Amino acid sequence: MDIPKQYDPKEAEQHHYERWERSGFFAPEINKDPAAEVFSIVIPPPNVTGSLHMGHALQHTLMDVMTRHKRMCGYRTLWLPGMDHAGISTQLMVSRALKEEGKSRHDLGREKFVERVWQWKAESGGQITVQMRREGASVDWSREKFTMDEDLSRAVYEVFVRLYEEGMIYRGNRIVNWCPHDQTVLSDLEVEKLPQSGKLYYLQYPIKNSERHVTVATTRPETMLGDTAVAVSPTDDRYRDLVGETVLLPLTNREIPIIADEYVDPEFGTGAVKVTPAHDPNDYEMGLRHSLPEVVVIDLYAKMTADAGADFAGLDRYKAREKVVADFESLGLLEKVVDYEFSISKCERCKTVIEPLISLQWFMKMDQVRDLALDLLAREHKPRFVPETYEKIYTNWLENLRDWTISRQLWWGHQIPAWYTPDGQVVVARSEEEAREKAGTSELTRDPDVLDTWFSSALWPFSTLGWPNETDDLKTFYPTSVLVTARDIIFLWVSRMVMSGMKFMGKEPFADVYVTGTVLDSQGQRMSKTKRNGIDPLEVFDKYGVDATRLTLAQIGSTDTRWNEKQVESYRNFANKIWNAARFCLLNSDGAEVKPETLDNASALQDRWIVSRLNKTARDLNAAINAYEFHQAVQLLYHFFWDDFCDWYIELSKSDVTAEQESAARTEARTRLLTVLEQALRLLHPFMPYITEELWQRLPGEKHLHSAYAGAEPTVMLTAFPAGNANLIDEAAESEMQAIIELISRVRNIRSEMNIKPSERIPVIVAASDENLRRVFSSAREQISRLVRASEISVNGQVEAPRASARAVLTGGAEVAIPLEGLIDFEQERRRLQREQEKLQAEAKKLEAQLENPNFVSRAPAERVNEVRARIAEIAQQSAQLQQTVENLQ
RNA sequence: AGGCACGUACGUCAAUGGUAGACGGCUUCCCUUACAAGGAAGAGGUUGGGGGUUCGAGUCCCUCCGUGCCUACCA
Repeated sequence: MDIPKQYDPKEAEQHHYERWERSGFFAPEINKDPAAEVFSIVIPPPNVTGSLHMGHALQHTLMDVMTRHKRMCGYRTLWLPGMDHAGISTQLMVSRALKEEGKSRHDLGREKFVERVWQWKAESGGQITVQMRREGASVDWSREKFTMDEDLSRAVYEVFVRLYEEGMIYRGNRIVNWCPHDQTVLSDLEVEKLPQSGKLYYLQYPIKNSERHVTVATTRPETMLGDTAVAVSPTDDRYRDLVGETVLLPLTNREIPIIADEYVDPEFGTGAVKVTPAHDPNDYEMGLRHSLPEVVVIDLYAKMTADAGADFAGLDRYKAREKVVADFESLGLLEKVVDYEFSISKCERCKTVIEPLISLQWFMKMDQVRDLALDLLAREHKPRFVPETYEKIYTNWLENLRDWTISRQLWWGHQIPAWYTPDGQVVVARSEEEAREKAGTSELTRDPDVLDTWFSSALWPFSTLGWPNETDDLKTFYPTSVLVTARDIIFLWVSRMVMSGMKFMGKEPFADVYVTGTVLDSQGQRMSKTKRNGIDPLEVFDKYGVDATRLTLAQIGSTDTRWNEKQVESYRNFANKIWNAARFCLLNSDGAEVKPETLDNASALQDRWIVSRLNKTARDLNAAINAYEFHQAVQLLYHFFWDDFCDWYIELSKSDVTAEQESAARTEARTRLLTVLEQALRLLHPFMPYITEELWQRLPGEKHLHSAYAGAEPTVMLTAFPAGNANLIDEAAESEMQAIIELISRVRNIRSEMNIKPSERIPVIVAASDENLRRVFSSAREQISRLVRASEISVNGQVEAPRASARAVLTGGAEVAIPLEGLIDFEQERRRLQREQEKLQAEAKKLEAQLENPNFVSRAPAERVNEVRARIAEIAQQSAQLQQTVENLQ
């Protein structure tokens, strides 16, 4: 058999995925057990324009670990993939391409443009689905969905119509966030606030029939052209007499009132605020309270309107600002200008400064669905957030929820199913046909707007399963088991899925929400396209392999972590270790094959021990994965495989396994080794799908699949995940092995400290007063001898060693001595033993102090107190032995 | 401005209130026939500072310092 010394991940990553997918292993139908429990996850649909980044890789790894684990446990599993049409980004991307041809979307017209977007999607959309295959994601591609698919669109319209009929969706004029670049309205969540250093301008407004003036402060002087009032605090004595007076608004011929409103903070600025209802959300609210007129002075393109006055009409908002300031200065009404830090709202996508504008839009009332979500949490504590701290954030946001602006002035997306009759009547329907019927006329104009992308994603957990039809999938897989996502879309997406799930399914969309951490760059900065500090997962895959990258990501779990390539490298080394361990097993496998039953009746200590370790690891691993403790899971696997299996089990079995002479004992040892390896590969599989499949395929023997997958093609991904059989956990074997490991370690320690060359063989004298311990050491004599490179080993009741020996005291009253005639430096040996003595005494001192505290003895659990007592006794005994040893040196 | 996290070895991170660990790095030795991407043995910590609760605190409470993130209408 020809197996290279180094593991080549690319080789293994090449063929397995294609076979897994082709053989239908990812689809729930592979499970033939009608009574199987169900496990389902819907993927957070990546943007159709997107490509894989570290955040995806992290989420996908965790989802895949859970899915593969549950599948191997016999669950009917579905991990449903899909993509989001991503309204604005996609439209922008295609518009940009058009621009290169010298065209705009308006040149094409709506219909042609949308066709063009579909064409783009067919040709170059969905890069990420190719990249997900590379990750090894075991999603069911046969159920892949896209938010603009016909069936998902049907769900969108159904929801819209139902909500409209219930009065939860309405159309109205309200102040909204407008992006002058993208020419669309944005929800509050699509706006980002950035700190900005700017200026605060103090403008003087003359008061009618008076010599006085009132000074207002503003960061946006150009909006003064649209002022319709000046507001002061009702509690502000400075302005009390001015309330009700009239201001002569400079640069315009308008007169506006001075009003009193609670909103005004007398402490800030001058205590007087200019009110521009058409261009500021707070002023808008104030305007409503005081029935102020709304004077629109800025248009959709952020240029001044005719109402701004002839001098300003057509000017860009920033030019207008300069001119207003200059005009005030020449009128002597500019009191002062000071530097000022404030935050500015920008479009999340194009970074253009948002213009708050009054505009006719569609909105969704959130009160009712918000209460459904809050009730679900209060009554059933669902969804359960992991880590649970996110529950507070989620609740807090829900409690402060406002109406959702759902219309967007785009062409790419679900066009709002509302039609207008010639006389301005609104008809909302599932289709144009239904609209005609309702309206009683065919002269209808459809609303040109589309819905916010998140409107369709909010339905994802049930729209993807066939809703509004009552499909089998919907019945089987809803509610889903867990949602895995990054924290930045808890509001945008998670909460909205809960609300719509409760509203339309009457059940929560998922039981748990697992919020992943953020992968930061080495400086602790968030990775972002604009900063260009992102690490491309595909490059990491190429360099270290997918499996090593997955282990790194899995252990990150929900912690924010700085990206550390060294960690990946160490897991690459781990993969290589697995490879070479398997290589050893296979190179010594003649005449043997995997036989699971050989693990149930092991008799030799090392066999009982590894079986015990295997089952304990499996037990703990299952618990860790089920509790979303991925870091713990990775640690368990790493140490079981490397420490227990490679460092000890292989080494202890080596002489049996590599015996030149064929024998029943050799075959048996080889069989056990292969069988333990096969079990270990199963444990590793959810985390490292490629290397485990590659090696598993090479193992000889008839390897059984989980009974739910009987008849399927052989693959490690459909074997039974080891459950961790309590009957095979053997504490006696573990503690006996521990004694052997301790003995070997102490001898090696002596060798190292005494600078004994590795090639030099030394006699080893072991003594134990305990008969069982003597038996344990004796029967492992050959293995111990090999691992410490001993020339001879004796095991007795008492130490009978020459004075010139290095010694160590072991647990359980055992001792080891190494005669070192001529090699030993007595002074050095005494110091070495003295150091050990000091360590023991320090520990004993601490423990004794505890016992001397009467409160500890009376209040701490008895079990704990006994542990301390036992440990003190153990130390006392070892210490006495050490003392004796030191004295013998004199 | 409020809210929420976080601060542990040189680095990245673990640790149901019960003797502070892992991996990498570092030091010494070894190409011992699975693996030098390896083996063996080590060094390295007043858990950001201070106070409190407790028999016992990295963990719970208060406070200060530092760092992130989220939310917010301060013109």
